[in-house]
Amino acid sequence: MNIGEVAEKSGLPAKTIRYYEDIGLIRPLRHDNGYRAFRPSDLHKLAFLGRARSLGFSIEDCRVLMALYEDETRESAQVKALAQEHLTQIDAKIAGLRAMRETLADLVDACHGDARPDCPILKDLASVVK
Amino acid sequence: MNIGEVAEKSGLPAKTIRYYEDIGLIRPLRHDNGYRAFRPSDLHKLAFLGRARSLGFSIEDCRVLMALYEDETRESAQVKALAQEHLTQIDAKIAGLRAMRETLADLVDACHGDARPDCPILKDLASVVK
DNA sequence: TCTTGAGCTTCCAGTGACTGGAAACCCCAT
DNA sequence: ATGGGGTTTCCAGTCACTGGAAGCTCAAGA
Repeated sequence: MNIGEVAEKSGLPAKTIRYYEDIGLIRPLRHDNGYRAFRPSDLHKLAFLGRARSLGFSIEDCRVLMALYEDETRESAQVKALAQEHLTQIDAKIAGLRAMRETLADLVDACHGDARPDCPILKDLASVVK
Repeated sequence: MNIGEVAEKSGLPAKTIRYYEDIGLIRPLRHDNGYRAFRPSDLHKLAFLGRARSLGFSIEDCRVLMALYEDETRESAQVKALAQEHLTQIDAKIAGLRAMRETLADLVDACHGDARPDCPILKDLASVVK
């Protein structure tokens, strides 16, 4: 398979696939003309990567997950620990965003949003120091 | 004021303050020795920026917000529109993270996390194609 | 006075995970 | 032979910093 076909099947942009090769996540073969020659296993890996990325795992996490996936002697506890850690970070991110959202929503509500210059949003931003 | 004092008072790292000067968000004066000479108004701007950044506004948004703040003829509707737009994006981000979180939490729950290699998390990641 | 150490300066490079674009090569159909 | 689409590499840019190196300045202590 050429990169275009793999891109379509995996749902990843060709650019991203080349990048994944650059950083060593996949190692497709090459045709005589220099084109990348993807095996079904490469496509499989890319799909795995795409799914893991869509769950928010970092590239380095993905590297570890792929290694675990390919390691028959893995312990599911290793995978679970990684996922649990990631889940914790997602929760932290959500909490941060929710706090932002609260404050911002209050400010937006408080702003009358008309032609006058008076604005509680700017007032808040300016109020932190003096 | 030198940069160290301003950093402490604004809560921003000195590196960040220099960066903000680089990109034209502030324009502190200079002492004869080359040190930056911050006026109270510079500190005020930095605090404004820090607060806006902490609410998740992009640097470009901050630029606009500062301009609006300094523009006596602004209309609060302009500020509100910007904040509203930002709020919408935060909501989208939260929704995305929550979806991730849901899926991931289910997978973590399903994984027994012991010494055996069998793992629903890896199974999910690998299941997208094929 | 000399030295030390902290604080300041600039500049360059790296982060994460791509993404855009340029120039050139390859293949297939007309 | 030509045209168009697919592919290649390489370089640069994104966003908002952050780290580090090399060198200058300043205030305090011996």
